[in-house]
Amino acid sequence: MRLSNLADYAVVTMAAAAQHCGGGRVSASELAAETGLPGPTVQKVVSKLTAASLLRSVRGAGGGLQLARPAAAITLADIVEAIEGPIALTACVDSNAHECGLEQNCAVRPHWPIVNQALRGALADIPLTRLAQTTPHQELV
Amino acid sequence: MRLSNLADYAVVTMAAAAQHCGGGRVSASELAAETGLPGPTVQKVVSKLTAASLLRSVRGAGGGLQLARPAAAITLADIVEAIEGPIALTACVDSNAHECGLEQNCAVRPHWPIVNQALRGALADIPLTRLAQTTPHQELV
DNA sequence: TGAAATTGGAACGAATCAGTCCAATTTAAG
DNA sequence: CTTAAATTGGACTGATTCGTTCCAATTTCA
Repeated sequence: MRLSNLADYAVVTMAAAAQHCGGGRVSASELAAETGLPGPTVQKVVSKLTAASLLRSVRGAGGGLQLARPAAAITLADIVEAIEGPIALTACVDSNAHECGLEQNCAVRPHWPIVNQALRGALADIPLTRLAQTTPHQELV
Repeated sequence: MRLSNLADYAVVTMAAAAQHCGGGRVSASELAAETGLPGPTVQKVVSKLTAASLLRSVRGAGGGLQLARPAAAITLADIVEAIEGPIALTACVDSNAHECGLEQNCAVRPHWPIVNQALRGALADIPLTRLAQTTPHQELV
């Protein structure tokens, strides 16, 4: 019921990368310095984000990372699924993972897709643009 | 992002216990036989459910378990929180768990309570009565 | 052509979770 | 009143997954 730390870090990293959208490429170590996360951890996060086609990487000297899509077209659900795979609260919801053994007798099973969709909808409603902008709450502190 | 197996088993166990609401007490081994779950696992689940005041236990010969409240007053959120503790997707949402270290710089943090409430609301909308009734989907199969 | 900078993947350690077992308590019967 | 059986409650062990770190392959600029 808790998000993995990697997924949490991925959201923070993507929010930091979105602020460099117009400025071209950003290195992973620079993102680590801005977010305050450990360097190697950011490396692992950007690897998965690149594999999920959320970031575009350019190797070599002067290379770096940049968003593969506009920030408005990336949602929280995309980032979470990039790290943790498909959103599925239980095993029986996860498409073809029949490892429960008592699915036909399970009275609860028909209700899980409803809860699952409610969760995914809540995540898909928040685009990256809302996370990238610095909230007014911080300037007051 | 996935529910723990114990929480999943707890929901199934509570649904089975709700069907014995009028019939008095039910033993844990009997619930295991009805649900098809391993006996020791059900024992561990009912222990936590009893500690959370969702089940009432009567020890001794002829004893057993029964719902502490009416089935309509128990929701999915109650059962999940009984096993996994408070529902919190990230550490910074969990009341007083300041282990992140970059909370004041985190632009994402103000948005997590919104997602968290959406998830909890989806779980709290499903009472145990809807899970206990045998769904028509099963008779058709 | 050489060297520096960066990403990508692989390996190690730790923590939480799932599962199992045994002991303490209590009621019913003899 | 004593004995015995049945049940819950808590503690232990093993395993899977997650988090972290390090090293090698690739590419561009000077």
